[in-house]
Amino acid sequence: MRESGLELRLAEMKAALRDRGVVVTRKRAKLLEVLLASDRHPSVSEIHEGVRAAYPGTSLATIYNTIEILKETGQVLEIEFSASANRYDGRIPVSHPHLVCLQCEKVEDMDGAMDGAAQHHPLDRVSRATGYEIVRLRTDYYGTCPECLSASPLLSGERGCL
Amino acid sequence: MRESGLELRLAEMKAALRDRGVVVTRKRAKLLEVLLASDRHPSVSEIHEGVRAAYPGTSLATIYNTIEILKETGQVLEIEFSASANRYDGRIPVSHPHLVCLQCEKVEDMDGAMDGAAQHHPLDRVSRATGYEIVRLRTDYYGTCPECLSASPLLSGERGCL
DNA sequence: AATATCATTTAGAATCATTCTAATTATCAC
DNA sequence: GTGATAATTAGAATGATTCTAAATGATATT
Repeated sequence: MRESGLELRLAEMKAALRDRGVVVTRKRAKLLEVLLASDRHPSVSEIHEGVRAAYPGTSLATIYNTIEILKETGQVLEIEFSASANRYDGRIPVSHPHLVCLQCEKVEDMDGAMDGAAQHHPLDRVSRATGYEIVRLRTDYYGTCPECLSASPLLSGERGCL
Repeated sequence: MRESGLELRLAEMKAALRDRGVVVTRKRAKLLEVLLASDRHPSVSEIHEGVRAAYPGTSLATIYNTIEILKETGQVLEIEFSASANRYDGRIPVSHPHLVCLQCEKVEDMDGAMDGAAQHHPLDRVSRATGYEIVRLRTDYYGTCPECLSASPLLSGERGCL
C-alpha cells in the first residue's frame, strides 16, 4: 500500500470515530498510527508499546477501549487466537485471508492473487505459492443463524460474545 | 453421517490413541463417545459434563489432557475462539468450513455443496444458501513460514503456541 | 476566563479458559 | 503380590481480556 493509501486510511478511521461521536484524542490518534504503521497485524500489547513510546502513561485499558470502538465501527479486523493474544488489521478491515506461522506467530496478508487457490489442492497450492508449509486451513463464516434471526428479527446489530 | 460411520470413526480414534502408546481408559472411551455423539462441536466443559454423567469424579484436567493427545494425533479439529471456549470436531478432524452463529454460539458444519460458493459474492451466496445472515468470513492458512523453515528445517513437527 | 457537564483515562481487581504441579490412584508386566 | 509406569486429581498459576470506581481532561455555555 502506498503512503497516500495509508494517509487516506488514517483519515477514514478518524472520520469514522468522529461520526460515532467519540473524540479522536492524541492517544487515540497515536494508536491509529501504530495500528497502521506495520503490516505485522499487531496485538494489543504491541500497540500499547507503540503508544507508550509517545505517551508513557497510557494504560492498557485505553487500548482495549479504543480497539473495541474500532471493531464496532468496522474499522479494524480482529484475528482471534485462543492460545495467544488477538491480532488486529487496520489496513484492510474487512474479511480477507491470512497466512499464520505457527512457529514465529507471524500473521501476513495472503496476496490477493492467491484468493482463488483453495479450489483443488488448497493446502498444496498455497504452500507452493507462498513458501509456507501449510498444515491447516480455517474457513469459518460468522453471522446469525435462522433460528436466532426469527427469535429476534430486529436485532441484527446485536451479537453474543463469540 | 450414518451410525456405522460413527462406529468406524470411534474405532479409528481408539486405534490412533493405542498407536500413540496411550491406553484407552473407560473415561477416555466415554470422552470419545461424547465427542462423537452430537454435531454440536462441543466445548471442553460440555464434554466434561457428558463424561461426568457416567463417571462423576472426572476432573477437567483429564478432558484437557485427552483432547491435547487427540489434537497431537490429528483426531480432533480445534475451532478456536478467544472470547469463549474452544469447540471441537471429532467427526471430521480435518480442515473444513463452519457456520458460526454469533448470537447463540452454535457451530455447524457447512454443507459440502457450499464449499465452492466463496467465489464471487461469498457472503451473499452463503447467506442465501444457508439462511444465516453472514457478516464475516475467516479464511486463514496455518503452517510454518519460509524463514522458520530455513531456521529449523528438520522440526516440521514442532510448533509454537498459536 | 470560570464552571458545569460529559467523555476519557487510569490502576487495579475480577473473570474465565486453559495450563501447570505435585500428590494420589490405577494398570500392567513380571 | 510388587514395582514401574501411566492416568487422574484438586487446586494453584497463568495470561488475555473485561470491569469498576475514581480521577482527569475537554467542551460548551455563560
